[in-house]
Order: sequence, then structure tokens, then C-alpha cells
Amino acid sequence: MSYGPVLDTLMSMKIGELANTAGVTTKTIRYYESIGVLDEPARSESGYRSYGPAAIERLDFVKQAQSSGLALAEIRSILEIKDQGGQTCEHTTSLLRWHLDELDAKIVELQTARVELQAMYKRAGALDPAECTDANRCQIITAE
Amino acid sequence: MSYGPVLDTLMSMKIGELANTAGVTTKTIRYYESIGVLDEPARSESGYRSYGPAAIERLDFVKQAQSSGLALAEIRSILEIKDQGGQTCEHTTSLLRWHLDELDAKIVELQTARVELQAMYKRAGALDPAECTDANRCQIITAE
DNA sequence: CCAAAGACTCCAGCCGACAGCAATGTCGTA
DNA sequence: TACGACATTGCTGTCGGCTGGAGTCTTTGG
Repeated sequence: MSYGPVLDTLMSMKIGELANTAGVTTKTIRYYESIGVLDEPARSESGYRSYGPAAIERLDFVKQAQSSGLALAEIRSILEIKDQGGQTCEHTTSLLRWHLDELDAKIVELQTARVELQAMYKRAGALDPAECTDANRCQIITAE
Repeated sequence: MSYGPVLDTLMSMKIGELANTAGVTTKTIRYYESIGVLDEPARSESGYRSYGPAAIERLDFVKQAQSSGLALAEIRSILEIKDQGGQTCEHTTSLLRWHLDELDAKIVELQTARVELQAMYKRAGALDPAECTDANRCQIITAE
């Protein structure tokens, strides 16, 4: 992972450069660090965070996992296993299985809601506005 | 809507009874009132909220609309039109149309995430744990 | 007649993933 | 050497839909 002292220095980035490269904000990076998704980086003499190329990969990983619907806490728990050199992927797979089930449940939920909503919408198109009188029940939403 | 003074008194409820009947908490009722989803009810001499049967229907309506995925702010805007005796359902239909589109977008998003996640999961089953070495990339999530 | 239950108001906190702002320090360039 | 751009920490605010608690008053039952 190391490229030697010279290259390490050459390739080290401050937080802004990392942010630009990875396509996030510096706020995000500090936030990730605060919740343990990113490790605390080395610091320059003046206290600036100093990142190597690995940080870009790590952020890419986080973004990809996030876009797959994983929460930051879940991502962190995966990375913790990795960082401890965990030999098995059991944790990750069970996490994925669990999340897959969660996702399926949510999709079903939304599809059910969609059916409801679609029914409302169709009723709305067929309704006579003059019948829209009850202050507490909306004919569109509440079927007769 | 009125049942006469006697029945009105007989059928009036305090907040706890309404909450039990409608299957929500008193906290929720006060919250709904605070954000304008429920009107401010009449008060007893001692300042207790006093509800008629219409409040139950209103809460049922809110629950049903909610279960269809409408946010409280949207529900409120529908009810506002109703309360003002709005003659058209245009607002409601456009709201529904908009929400339907939102819902569709979300479903697509989740399904896309599901495909990603499913791919990860399959990779996880096929992987040799011994290859799980890179501290920053998880082979399960990041395809080679 | 007194205690418990329930009602009142108002303020705080929670979850998630940041964004915004303040006050201060440091670096690169002209 | 001065200026602006960037860095630091720390605190608050956002959205949605509530929930919890403190402190006080009213109603109800034994």
C-alpha cells in the first residue's frame, strides 16, 4: 500500500483535493471520519488531514455501497471487519441477505401503496366535483 | 353534522377516548393539530379538548391517506381545500399525479438497488474468503 | 376526601446524512 | 507582505413523524 516516502509525500492530498477527486464535500469526509466510516488520517505539521490514494478507493467503495442502499452504519461494520483483517465474509453476506430482505419488503410496500394511489387517481378522473362536499371524507381517497 | 345539544354532549369525546377509538396516541393527535392536519377542537370549561364523531372519520382518513404514502403535509393540503369548501378536486388530482410519479421513481430506484445488491450477494456466495484481503475494497461489493 | 388517572402546555430528543456558520489558523501566489 | 483560498474545531439546523418528560390542573373512583 506504501509507495515509499517520496511518492507517499507526492501523492498525499489534503481534504479538499480528496473531496474533489472523490466527488464529495469536505464536510462529508469529516463526518465520515466522525462516525468511523473513514479512519483518522495522518496529519501534517500544521494539523491538516493528509490522505493517500487509498482514501479515494475507500470513498468510492462507500459511495457504491451507499448507492446500493446500504446505510453508513452498515458500511462501517463491513469496513471494520475488513480493517481487522477478518478472514470470512460471513458478516457481509448476512448483512447483505438481511438488507436484501429489507429492500424487498420496502418494494412490496411501495407497490401496494402505488396500487392504492392509482385507484385514487382513477376515481379522481371519474368523479363529479359537485359531489365533493363532505368536509371530512375525500371521495377520491376514501372509497364509498 | 350536528346531532343537537344533547347528543352532541353525549357523543363528545376527550382526547384519550378519541385516541383509543382511532388507534393513535394523544401525542399524535396534538401533533396533528399543531401542524394543521386536525382543526383545533372545542374545549370544555376546564380546557380539555372535546371531539365529535367527525374527528374519528378525519383520523381514519389521515391514516388511510398515510398508508397510501401521502405525507402529512400533503394530507393537510388536501384537507385545507376540503375545509374551504373547494369545488374542484384539481388540487387533489394533481397532487396524486405528482405523488404517483414520485412513487414510481422511488420504486425504480429501489429495484435498481436491488439488482446491485442481488449481484453482490451472488458474488459473496461464490467467493473464496482467502481472497478477501484488500483493506479498502470489498470484493463482494466492488466487482473486479 | 384523597389518590390515581388523565388532561394541559411547553421543551427536548430521536433517526440519517449531512449543510451552514463562526472564529481562527495556514498556505500559495503576486 | 498582503490577500484569498483553504484548513481547523465545534455548534446548530434541516426534514418527517412523532415520542418522552416536567410540572401543573381536573376529573374520577373507592
